[in-house]
Amino acid sequence: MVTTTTPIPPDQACSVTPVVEIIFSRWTTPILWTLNEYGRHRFVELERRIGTITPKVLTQRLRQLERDGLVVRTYHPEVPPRVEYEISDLGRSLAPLFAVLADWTVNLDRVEQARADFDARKGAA
Amino acid sequence: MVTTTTPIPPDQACSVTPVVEIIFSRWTTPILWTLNEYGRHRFVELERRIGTITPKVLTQRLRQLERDGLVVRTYHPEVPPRVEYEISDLGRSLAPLFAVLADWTVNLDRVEQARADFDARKGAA
DNA sequence: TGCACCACTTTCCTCTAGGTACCTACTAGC
DNA sequence: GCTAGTAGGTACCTAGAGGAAAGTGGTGCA
Repeated sequence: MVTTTTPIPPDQACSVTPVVEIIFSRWTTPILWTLNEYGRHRFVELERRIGTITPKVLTQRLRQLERDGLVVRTYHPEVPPRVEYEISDLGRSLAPLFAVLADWTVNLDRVEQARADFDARKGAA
Repeated sequence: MVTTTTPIPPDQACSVTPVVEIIFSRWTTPILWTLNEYGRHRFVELERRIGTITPKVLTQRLRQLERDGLVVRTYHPEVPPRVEYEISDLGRSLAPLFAVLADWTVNLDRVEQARADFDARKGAA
């Protein structure tokens, strides 16, 4: 319970939000996870592995992650051109986070169950 | 490096994506974090604490989290009506995850630095 | 001659999440 | 009679993210 007298900082209600925006914005999770789990990838390799991502969005997200220092881009001026993406040291520091997330997947069944129960209650009512 | 012969499951490229979608979709993080950190809240208390969220979206997200079994809603048929939201046992199991996220906030400086470096390189080029 | 390859870029278009604003029922208080 | 407070619901609208498809440039290969 919150007392109304508590001064609440307006835009800093949740201290972890900035981290979440960097790491868990759309498409960044599978990219980071893939690079962390399977190492260096070329552009088309990432594209094929993630499957449904379009090259435009993949480029956008890789630039963003490179700018944030989570991914390292290496350009080889060959013909045809070759570019390799790998996770940075900073990106590697996310490993414990991914580990905790992976652990939590055991609870997905409980989420499924909760959804079924909720829908059944609403359907009955 | 990935060999092209490796069979890649098309939509299951990243095993943690389902978890991320449940927990880190837009607005759900501050809601879960607040309820986990500060306990039970009424609707307006959440609204005021999070600050910029609109009642419509807050309702949507609370319903979704209730359906997923992460939040428990208690309705008191008084006048005026009173509704309380608190985190469920399942939601409480996210605590280690939030702890790791909070730890990682120390790296936000490095992200800032990386962005500054990146922008400086691009500006020079 | 023309297609394929790679790593994008550009243009156009769609779709939907989220914002704005207003509405509900009920009562207490002025 | 009018307002405020509570917990939302509903209709409408817009901005922006993201998808689809085609282009680019230099070379190797048929």
